[in-house]
Parts: sequence; C-alpha cells; structure tokens
Amino acid sequence: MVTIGDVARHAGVAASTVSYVLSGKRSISAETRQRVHASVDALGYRPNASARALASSRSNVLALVIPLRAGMHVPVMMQFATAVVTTARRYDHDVLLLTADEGATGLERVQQSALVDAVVVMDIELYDERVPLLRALDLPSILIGFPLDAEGLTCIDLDFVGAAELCVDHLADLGHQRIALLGTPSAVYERQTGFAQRTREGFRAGVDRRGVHGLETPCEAAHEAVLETVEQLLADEPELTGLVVQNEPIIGPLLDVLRQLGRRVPEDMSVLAICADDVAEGQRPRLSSVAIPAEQIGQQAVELLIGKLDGLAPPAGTLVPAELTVRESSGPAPQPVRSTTA
Amino acid sequence: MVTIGDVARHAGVAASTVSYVLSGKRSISAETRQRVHASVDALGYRPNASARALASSRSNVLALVIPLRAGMHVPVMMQFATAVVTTARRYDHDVLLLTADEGATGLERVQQSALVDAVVVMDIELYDERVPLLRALDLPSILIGFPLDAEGLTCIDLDFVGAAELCVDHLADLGHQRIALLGTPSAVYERQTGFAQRTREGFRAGVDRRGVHGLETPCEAAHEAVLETVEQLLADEPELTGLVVQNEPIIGPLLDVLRQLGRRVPEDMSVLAICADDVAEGQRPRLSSVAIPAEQIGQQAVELLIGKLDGLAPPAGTLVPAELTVRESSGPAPQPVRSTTA
DNA sequence: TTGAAAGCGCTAACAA
DNA sequence: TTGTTAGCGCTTTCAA
Repeated sequence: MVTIGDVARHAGVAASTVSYVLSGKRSISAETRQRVHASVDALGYRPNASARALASSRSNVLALVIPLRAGMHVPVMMQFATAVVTTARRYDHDVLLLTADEGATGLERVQQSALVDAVVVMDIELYDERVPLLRALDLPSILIGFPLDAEGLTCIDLDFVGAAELCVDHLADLGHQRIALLGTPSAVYERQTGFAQRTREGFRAGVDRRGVHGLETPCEAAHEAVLETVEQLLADEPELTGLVVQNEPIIGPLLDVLRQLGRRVPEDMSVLAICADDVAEGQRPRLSSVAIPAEQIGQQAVELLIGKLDGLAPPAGTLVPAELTVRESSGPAPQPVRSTTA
Repeated sequence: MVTIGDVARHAGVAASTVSYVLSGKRSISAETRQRVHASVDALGYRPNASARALASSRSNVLALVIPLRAGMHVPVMMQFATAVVTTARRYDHDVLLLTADEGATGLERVQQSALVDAVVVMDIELYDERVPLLRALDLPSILIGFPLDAEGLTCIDLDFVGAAELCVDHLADLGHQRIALLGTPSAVYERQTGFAQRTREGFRAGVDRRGVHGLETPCEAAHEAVLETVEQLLADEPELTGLVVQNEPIIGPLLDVLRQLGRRVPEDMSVLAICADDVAEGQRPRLSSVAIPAEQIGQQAVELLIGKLDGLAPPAGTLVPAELTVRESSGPAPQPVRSTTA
C-alpha cells in the first residue's frame, strides 16, 4: 500500500504539502503541485478513506434509506437510488445503503459511528417515526417526501397535489363530468404516506374547483382486485368517463380490464396516470400522464445535501412542479347515453 | 462524542481492555466485562468506524455493484440488493452501493482507498472486464453469475441450464413436440450475459435429449415487439404449443397477445416462465414457473463472502438448483389439427 | 487477567 | 509558499 508519506518522499516535499495539493485547501506553487501530481500518478497513490475520515471527521459517505414495504413501486425507487449514487459520485461521495427495516435505529447507528456524513431518506410518512429523530440527531438529512410537520427539515418531492389537479383540469377541460381516482393499495393510505394523501387532496380540490363529480378508491395490485375495483366504480357511477391512476403495477391490468368490459380508451373512458414516463409510453394506447421525475429529484436531493454539508442553507421544502404529457389515452368526454324515450 | 477512553475511565480500566471486551479477542474476567458493558450502556458508546477501520484495516463494509443496464429486470435486482443488505447487517457489516457504470475503475477505487473489505458483483457477463481485475486485485469478491472462465473466483447463481431443462422436460412430458424459448432482449445476448446464454444452452440440451423441436428468439420489451415476435414464431412454426419465457416485463403483454391471437392458455398453448414467484402468481392464468430465488442467492452470497473474510475457503462455484412449480399455464399438448383428408 | 504504548494514514493547526 | 507536529479514536503488540 502506498501512503501519503511515500508520495511526499518521492516528490521531495512534506506529507502535509501532498495533502494540501490534493485538497486544494492552501495555495501551492505551480512547480510543487506538478511534482506532487507526478508522484501521485507514478506511485498510483489513493488516500486511505478511514485515515482521511478519522483526521477530518468527514467520511465522504452518504446514507440512502430505501423502503422495503408493500405497495412501493420498485422501478421508481431504483431510479431514485441510481440518481442518488450517480450524483453523489459527481461530488466525490459514496453511498451506503440502509434498508428502512432498521428504522430509526439504523440512522442513529450510522450517525454515532460516524460512518456517514449525511442521509437521504425515502418514502416518508405523514407521521414518520424517523422525523423527530432526524430533528434531534445532528445528522444533515434530506427527505424525499414531506411529513406533515416538516419544521426544521429539508424535504423534496414531486408536487402531488398539483399533479392530481392537473389531471382533473385536463379531464374537466375535455368535458368529463364524472371521474375517479384509482389510487394505491389501501395499506399505503393506512400508513399515511404523504404522496398518496396529497394526491387525494389535490384530486378533491380539483374536483371541487371544477364542479365535477369525483370518486376515490384504493386498489390492490392483483388482477382480480383491479377487476373488482373497476366494476364497483362503474356500479357506483355508471356514467364514469375519466380515470386518474396512481398505482403503477395495476396499469397493465387496468387497461386489460377496460377492454374486457368493452370500454374503449379513450373513446369511452379517458385514462390518466401518475407514473414513470416509460411506463406510460409502454402501454397501448400510450397513456397521458404526469411523470414522476425520479432522476431529477434524486439528483437535486443530493445536491441540496452536499450544499448543506458545505454550510449552505437549503430551502426548507422543494416541490418539483408536476407536468402533464398528453398522449393517446385521453380525449373528449363521450356524449352521455341517455334513454331517448325519457 | 463518547470515545473508548471515556468508557475506560468510567469503568476504571484501560482503553485496551474496553477494546478487548468489545471484540472478544482475549479473555476477560466476568467482573471486568460487566463493568465495561455497564459503562458502554451508561455512556451510549459506539465505536468510531473510521478509527476502528484505520487501526484494524477492516472497514466492515461490503460493496455491492448493481447493474444499470437495459434489459435487466429491476424487481429481481432489488430483491438481491435487499437480501445482501439484510444479511450483511446480520454479520455486522454495512453495504456500499456502486453502480456498474463506474465499471472496473470503481472496484479499484474502493479497494485502494480501503473503503470496503470485499465486494458482491451482480450481472456478470461471459467475458466480463471486471473478472481479470478481480482476479488481480486482492479484494475478496463473490460474483452473482458465472463468467466463462471462473478460475480463481467465487461465483453463485441459479442453475439456469437446469432451469431450462426442467421446462423442456415438463413440456415434453406433457406431449409437446414443438416448443420455443422466448428470451431476453437481444442486447442481453449481445453482451454475452451468462444467465441468458446458459438458459439457451439448457434449452438446446433439453430439446436434443427429448427429441422435440425447439425454436429460440430474443424479444424486446415493447408491446408491439411481443406481438411481432409471437407472430413470427407462429409463422415459422404453426404447430407451436409450448413457450418458455425468460423475460419478466413481457409476461403480461405476452398473455395479452396470445389472447388476442385466440390462443388459450393452457388449452392451445402452454406457457412456462423463468421469473420471480410473485410475478408468476400475479398472472391469469397463474404461470407454471421456475423461480429466481433472489433472496436466497443474495443471502448465500454474503455468507460466502463473510466466510472468505474469516479465512474460510469457499466453494469455487455454487449453483442453486432450479425448481419448477406447476401452476395453471401448462397442460397436455393439444391434438395436432391436421387436415383429415390427407 | 490487565495495562501501557506504539502505531494505523491522514489533516490541520502552528511555525517559519 | 512550505515544513513540523500533534492529534483523530481505535487495535494490538509487548510487558507485567
């Protein structure tokens, strides 16, 4: 193993000089800098991470807490994780993977052992047990998702309220009078997950504002559940013509079920989804949708966190604006089929 | 921050004694041990990870290299990752997440900076650029997947050859004479990914052994691609009655397409999948399938790796036996519809 | 059974 | 602009 001392000897300077050349924390003459760099290359020197962390109290590692729970859509999570790692590397940091099942304990552990400098927490609930801990812990953090009380915390997420309102507006603009929100599995609502609740909130607000009629229902992931849920919806509201779906795994089955029930999309039923763009584009017909910009959010989360580590004051909350892409699954509301003899 | 010195003072012993109590590396009188533990609890002591790593040359961190590439099925990867993290924690290790786009460089980096003690590498190609590096690097590793030349490396994977053979045997036992392997996107074959190649190998071996007629084709993930591929298959072989699918994202579309083409499953066409159990069970009809035991493989991988770190000689290669679960999508071959006037 | 002390490889005052 | 030096908090020899 080659140490900073080896490099110093090779370059004919002090170890501290090598350190300063590498960190840029003090000015170095051009000549010295070159000699040191040459020696670093010649010897293939790479600083020892533990020694550096011990001396500087900075591990250059971020923790990423990923959820392991029911109802989470995996590909989106993976996009988050990938964006977090990639961005962290750009800022010369690495990422330690924690699973949410370690819970608050895990956060305490990595903080107290100084394993990580900061933490990215995904899948925040409205009343999340980790929130009070994070407030107390003196561990810089960013939450992907908003707890109900975000006081003192840095949060970022898609504007789900706005996303739902966009969907309602689009349907209302097309003349739809009776629409429904086909949501996540009920477990997700029960644990008070922010994004699901806020989408519902936006849906209600939009429906009220536009004076249209709105139904809401959770939906489990199994094929049968989708069929039952849609049938129930149509029983409750036979003249339903618009659907907003926030539940990626049921999108395929849903389109099947509609076909099976003889409802054409978009002629008889307009379908909007809140989901990843590639999922929307992979369907037939291609779905009009509000994208979940996982990559952008992951990247921005890390940038905010790195900023915090550098002493910058981050905004308390960042809502990434929702954008609706109109594709093939939404169209004008069909004429109501009323009994002509009435 | 509370250090080992604080604990030592509190317990009235030397720092080294605290260290030995915690590591168990030398015998300690019961009384001392108790006093030290009491002090650890009282002060809430947690060893500093960097200091420990620096002094012991052991970081207690494993790297996990996950693929980011086209054609990989995300949920299965996530199951691997989860199993790896969970198992690592059981052995008091943490997991650093690396993305495959850092390539061989990333491995060199974490090794040379002593960030990790060992590495788990997923998605191994037959001719993987990381393989020679791993052989040279003096970084204990385990590969999930087999390169063509696994000499000197520790590998583990599902027995994909056996998996394909099981499928062929099952179909042949049911009287199917003309069957096809509907594989991964062609990019996966082109990069010479082991699991895809070995499945094909097993399929060929099975077909030869059983004297049935076998077709093979890659398949892209888009809906249209599935339709085209199946139509091509039926054009090439109108009397095709059995399908083995190794491509999770197309499973839903495939069943659609068969319905659309008027082929009932399993009456007209038996379908077997090599995929996660929950995917197989989520389809209608429920698919007979060979499961990909991601959790088991991830766990075993970590256990082998921890063993290596403890100086145990691991087996060179571990093939997890394939198991076929018969569900509703496979049945007896239909009677060939031949012209009765022939 | 325990303690003292010498590092592990680096950073960051402090000095020059 | 650079060098000297004192730690960072732990492990592990060596000595008792």
